[in-house]
Amino acid sequence: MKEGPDIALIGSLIGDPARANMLTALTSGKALTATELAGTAGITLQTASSHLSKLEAGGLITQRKQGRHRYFTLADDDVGLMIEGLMGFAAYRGFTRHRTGPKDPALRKARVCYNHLAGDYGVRMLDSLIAEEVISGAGDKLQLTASGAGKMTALGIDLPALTRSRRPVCRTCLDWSERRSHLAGSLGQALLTLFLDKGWAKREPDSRAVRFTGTGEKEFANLFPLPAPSAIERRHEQTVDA
Amino acid sequence: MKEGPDIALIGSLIGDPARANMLTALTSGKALTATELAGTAGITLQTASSHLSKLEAGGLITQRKQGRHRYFTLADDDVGLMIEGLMGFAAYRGFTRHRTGPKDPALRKARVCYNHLAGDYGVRMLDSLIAEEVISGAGDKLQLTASGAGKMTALGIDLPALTRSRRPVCRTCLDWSERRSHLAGSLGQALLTLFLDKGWAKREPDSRAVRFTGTGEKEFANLFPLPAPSAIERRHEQTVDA
DNA sequence: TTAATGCTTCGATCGCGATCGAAGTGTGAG
DNA sequence: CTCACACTTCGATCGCGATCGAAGCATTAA
Repeated sequence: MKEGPDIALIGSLIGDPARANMLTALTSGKALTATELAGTAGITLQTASSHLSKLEAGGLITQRKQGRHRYFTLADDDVGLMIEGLMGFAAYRGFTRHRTGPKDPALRKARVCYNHLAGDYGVRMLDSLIAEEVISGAGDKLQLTASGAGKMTALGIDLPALTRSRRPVCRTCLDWSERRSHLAGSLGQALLTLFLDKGWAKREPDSRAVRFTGTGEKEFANLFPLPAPSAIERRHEQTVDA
Repeated sequence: MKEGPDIALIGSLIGDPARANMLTALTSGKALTATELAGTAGITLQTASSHLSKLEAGGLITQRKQGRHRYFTLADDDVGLMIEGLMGFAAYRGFTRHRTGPKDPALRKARVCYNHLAGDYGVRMLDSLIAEEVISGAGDKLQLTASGAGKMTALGIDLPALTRSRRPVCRTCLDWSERRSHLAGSLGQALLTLFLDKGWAKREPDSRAVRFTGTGEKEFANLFPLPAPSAIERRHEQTVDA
């Protein structure tokens, strides 16, 4: 009755629709102001402020003062991963609010998951990275290989900067639309930033969706080729059941 | 504001302390009656009944009538995995109710996670299975190898029966005490059952803790040897940060 | 300085849901 | 059949928290 961690606290924080909306909006990775969050949640500024202070007290978000604005973000990767995990569970159960709107296909194809790429493209990328032995790993332990480190550096990624931070470089994140893992961690973040910087992909405004340009599609397919058919078959087996 | 799955519904279900207590109790994998659950949650039978019907309507639990009792269990593996995930998040944040009681070390060493083995022993087992190439996998895709299938059958596990079901045979589950993956899925369940059947381990009453016997410790160490030192080093790197 | 914007705090309202007593239903025991 | 037990349903209470209006505080602009 009293052993173990307290789930109820976190559950109650997420349990309120207004707060859930705010958290979902923040999962886009953008820093949002209190006014913006109040808008997306459909509540007044006062109530939003109350909710935000509770979320902050619960350690789910942090605020950054900048001028007369206050920008709110998720506290760290873990919060994003947890929320994405809950969304996956909810989606699988069919708990969707406004059943699969028009933007949904775009979200399933490619979207931002806090700070890295998710959706079909995110899953395909991790599959390819593992098949090409850029990343090795079993279970949830992912690791950049020596040859992989070279490839990433060649792409223009500053690996020393990534390893200098205290955050893990490679990490798995469960994708709620694909129900498979994609790449999170500082490398996942760096890769998404790369795509955006090179102009291969652009973020849709006011959405988590990511739209790849024509050349972006080509470059992506070139950089992350699909695994061999045998691996695809195995993948299919895994996806069918579950 | 209205795209994506509804996490608030699930959050509110978990957000009530009484319900959270019930769910935590059910994570032990045991089927419990309404009266037992009311006891662990510290509420009367009437309120417990109300909570239980809500949890069932939310798809988190199912009931099975047997005589004049009604046995409640978690709906499926997914629910257990999600709750275990939340517990991991909460534990990492230091959200514990009655801070780390005496039973805690036992729980960290070996415990039941819905229907499979978790804790230090669970993580070590998966590490060993992968090192011994009984299971291959990258990311969250785990697969039994041909040689591994032989070993498991030799242990007395009825593999055809496992594959016949619609459930995945191998699956990862994030361990909240170790913050690493251990083995879930029907194979994970079968292995735990094996340990208990052979008398290598026993369940503590009214707890999730699993206590290994002397011979059980030996057999376990023999069956699941620790990976080579190099792998241990790598593991340490992964554990330190995160 | 004054005015405007962004946000927090205070105070009051109000509704939903958690809780329990009491009565009702169903099952097994004697 | 009668009684005991397990549980559900009904009904009423009651408190917490979500909500918003109004005022207060901070920062920037003019």
